[in-house]
Amino acid sequence: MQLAEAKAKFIADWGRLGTNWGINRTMAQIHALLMVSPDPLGADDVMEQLSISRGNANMNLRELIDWGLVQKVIVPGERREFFSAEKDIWKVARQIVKERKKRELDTMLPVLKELSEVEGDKRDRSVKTFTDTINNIRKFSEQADKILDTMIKADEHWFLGSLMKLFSGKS
Amino acid sequence: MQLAEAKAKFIADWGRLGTNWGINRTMAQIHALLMVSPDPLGADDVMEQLSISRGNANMNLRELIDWGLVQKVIVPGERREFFSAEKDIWKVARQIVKERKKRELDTMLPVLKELSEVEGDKRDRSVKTFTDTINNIRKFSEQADKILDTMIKADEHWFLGSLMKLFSGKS
DNA sequence: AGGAACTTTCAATTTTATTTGAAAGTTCAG
DNA sequence: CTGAACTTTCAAATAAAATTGAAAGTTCCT
Repeated sequence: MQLAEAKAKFIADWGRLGTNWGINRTMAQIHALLMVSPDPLGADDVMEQLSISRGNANMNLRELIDWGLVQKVIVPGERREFFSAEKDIWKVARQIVKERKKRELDTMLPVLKELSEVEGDKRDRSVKTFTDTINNIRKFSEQADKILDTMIKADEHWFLGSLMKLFSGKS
Repeated sequence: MQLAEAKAKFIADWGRLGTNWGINRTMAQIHALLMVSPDPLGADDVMEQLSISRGNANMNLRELIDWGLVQKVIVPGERREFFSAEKDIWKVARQIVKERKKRELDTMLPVLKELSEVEGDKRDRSVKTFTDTINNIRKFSEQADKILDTMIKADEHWFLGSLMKLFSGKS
């Protein structure tokens, strides 16, 4: 396969993957494009290569910056802004985990606590089923919270290495 | 908070969460409703409680069954079908991981392999950046593949317990 | 200040995803 | 076999999300 074709396929697949994970297709595609670009690209490059409008490119680039996945790069002597993406997928994964945890898990935990304090007789089956389920989710979430915090701080070699070792040993 | 209100809030929040993860809102809401129901519900119950049409209820229930998150329950003496959801969130998480891995990671790996074999001179910066990025993603995905397989087979106590121990010790 | 180069915004439009509901299909008791 | 009870399908309608493009905003050079 030629490079151009391979790039196009990667961008399309990464975009499709994104939509399965609640990320808009264009945002994922811009991310893919920047990940495989040897040099930072300008908004015009992104617009042209993905056939999207200026407004769209601008909004999604801003969103990617907001997620910490893309950075503005200043090229001396150039008026316009350039953009480049982190290429180390471990750092990308960690950054995504960090942001999603902040946006989702951290906001969910207080809600679960509130829901677990529902009024009513615990001998009532409806109440019991509800609180049991919520508490189960809550406990699970609290454990996930700690594990993800560790992962966010961890170094790739240590983290994945430890996991692999752990899982091959079944200790 | 009263039970009815708490249930409504949980269903709404679980639905919102779902949309952030590429799962349609109604499907997540039906799942939430069944998780907090002490007894299996019929399609009519689901329709009424969530104010959705029969077709919608039917389709999303089927999808949930397809994901292995909901099961049909036969109630003796009743003509219609009832549905109940797994309430143990660890089992739910494992099932979701299993399905998403099958649908996404397992189909992505061969594509990454193909992309990593792109033609061209490796001294060409464009080619090098592309293959380096793809290989990095590929290596990461292969490790994730193994770790997720372990998780899918694992018992909650062993799995989360090991992780917690590992992360507190930093060994 | 004036204006070229570039970026941002957002109302209108387009695209995509979801939902409806009526018709067709199935099952089963009588 | 018949028809009531229930389930499934799917084309059309609706709702939600993404995209456009032109106008407004900003920056910076002269």
